[in-house]
Amino acid sequence: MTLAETAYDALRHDIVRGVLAPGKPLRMAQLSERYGMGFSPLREALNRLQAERLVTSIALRGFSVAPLSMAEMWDTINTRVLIEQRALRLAMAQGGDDWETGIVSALHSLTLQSTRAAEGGADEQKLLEDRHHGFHLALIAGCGSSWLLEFFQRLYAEAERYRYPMLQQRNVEHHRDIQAEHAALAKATLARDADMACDLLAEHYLRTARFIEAQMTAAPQVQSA
Amino acid sequence: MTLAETAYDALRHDIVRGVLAPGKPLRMAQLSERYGMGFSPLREALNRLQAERLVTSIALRGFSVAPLSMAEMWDTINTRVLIEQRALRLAMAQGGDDWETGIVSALHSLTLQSTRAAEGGADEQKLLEDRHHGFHLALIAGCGSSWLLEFFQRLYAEAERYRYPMLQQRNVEHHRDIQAEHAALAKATLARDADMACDLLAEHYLRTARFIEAQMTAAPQVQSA
DNA sequence: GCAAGTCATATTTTCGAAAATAATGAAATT
DNA sequence: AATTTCATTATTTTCGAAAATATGACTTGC
Repeated sequence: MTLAETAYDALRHDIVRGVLAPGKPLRMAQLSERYGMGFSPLREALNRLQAERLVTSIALRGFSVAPLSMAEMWDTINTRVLIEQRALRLAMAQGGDDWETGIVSALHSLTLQSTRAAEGGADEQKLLEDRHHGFHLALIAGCGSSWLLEFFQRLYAEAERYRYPMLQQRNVEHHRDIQAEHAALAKATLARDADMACDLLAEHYLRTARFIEAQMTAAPQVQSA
Repeated sequence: MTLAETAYDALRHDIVRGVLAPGKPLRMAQLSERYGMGFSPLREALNRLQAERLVTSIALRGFSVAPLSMAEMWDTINTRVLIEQRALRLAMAQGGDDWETGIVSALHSLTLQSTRAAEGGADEQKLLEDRHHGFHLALIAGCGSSWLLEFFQRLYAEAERYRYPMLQQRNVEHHRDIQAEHAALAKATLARDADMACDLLAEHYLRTARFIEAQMTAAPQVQSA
């Protein structure tokens, strides 16, 4: 892997997980020390991230982490539902054995990791996040549209930026059985009940969004600068 | 404007308009001479374009123009219809005076340029393309979703790659009154007839796609390199 | 006291060369 | 004859310094 790719992965991770706060200016000298490389690979990574809207830039004034806002969160969620509902319908219409198997196996490893992460540390939590991503990807992997899959990845990353502060608050009462939601979603999808699956998917995301909004309104960690 | 931005605009234009053929390898030394700058700004531009899928790259083997294929064209068109129908409905639900005025004025300048371009040269043709882009953007500008607008821009650029060979063939009989389609679309939109406008929009794009497919099947200019 | 200009410093942007890797082709081996 | 090995060349990738620009403190004039 080239240094530019390493920088891209590291920066993307640190932005999505909130290690680098929204709005924070990204100075070349700092980044160079932090990631142990020269300016060139860093600038390439930053340009890619800018195209993905995880980073903003102003000519001759450098880069900064893209800001967050409640309005943007709702736009992200709404667009996500649009994209994934379509992808889910396509996958249900076209998906074959490999697609079905992928869903079953992704749900299974998500469920396993879900119990493990309840007790475990940050590593187990991070693995749970990967499994969660894998499950939602598996649902639509059979859709056959590279555009829908790309947009899914973009919107998933953006949504994770909002969701991450929530994931760290263990003690908060969720009043949700998220694993049950995943299981029901997988069941409806495998039964090819398109309307049901789409409803469950939308509700799954909207619940999360409403919860985040409530938490943010109470103790705003998301700021536009 | 920085050199990197200049390189981005120039490369993007040359790829979208087919000046740089699909699949063509983009060698740094060539690009450096062609655009009159060093490697650094070029690499930044190429990384941005790679994130937009107009360029592909393999580590240590450089960049090349992203290939085209009929399957990708249909995916682009279908996704475009999904995105723009949603955006159009949102715009019709929320759009205010500025949005309406924007449509009227965009349609007007498109109509003017349409007659002018029929006789004029490449410059007039290029201006017509800009007006066409401006009209379709104006229709959905009031949607209030930055994600939908970004995806619109991405898909518009990709679709133009397929449409451009068609635009250069003057003598081909289209059997279409494209200006009438635009006028009807604007009329339905301004009347806030959402179902009608969405149908007209989809039909507008599908006609073009079918036409391109017919031409390509007859004399394939689109190849996966 | 305050605005406008000026200089020193900090930062981004770009270049040109060096380092690292891939591609090519000739010689050696099976 | 086909395959492998090795050196040569071509190309990408990265670095470190130079150029260009922004930032902030300081002075000057009002």
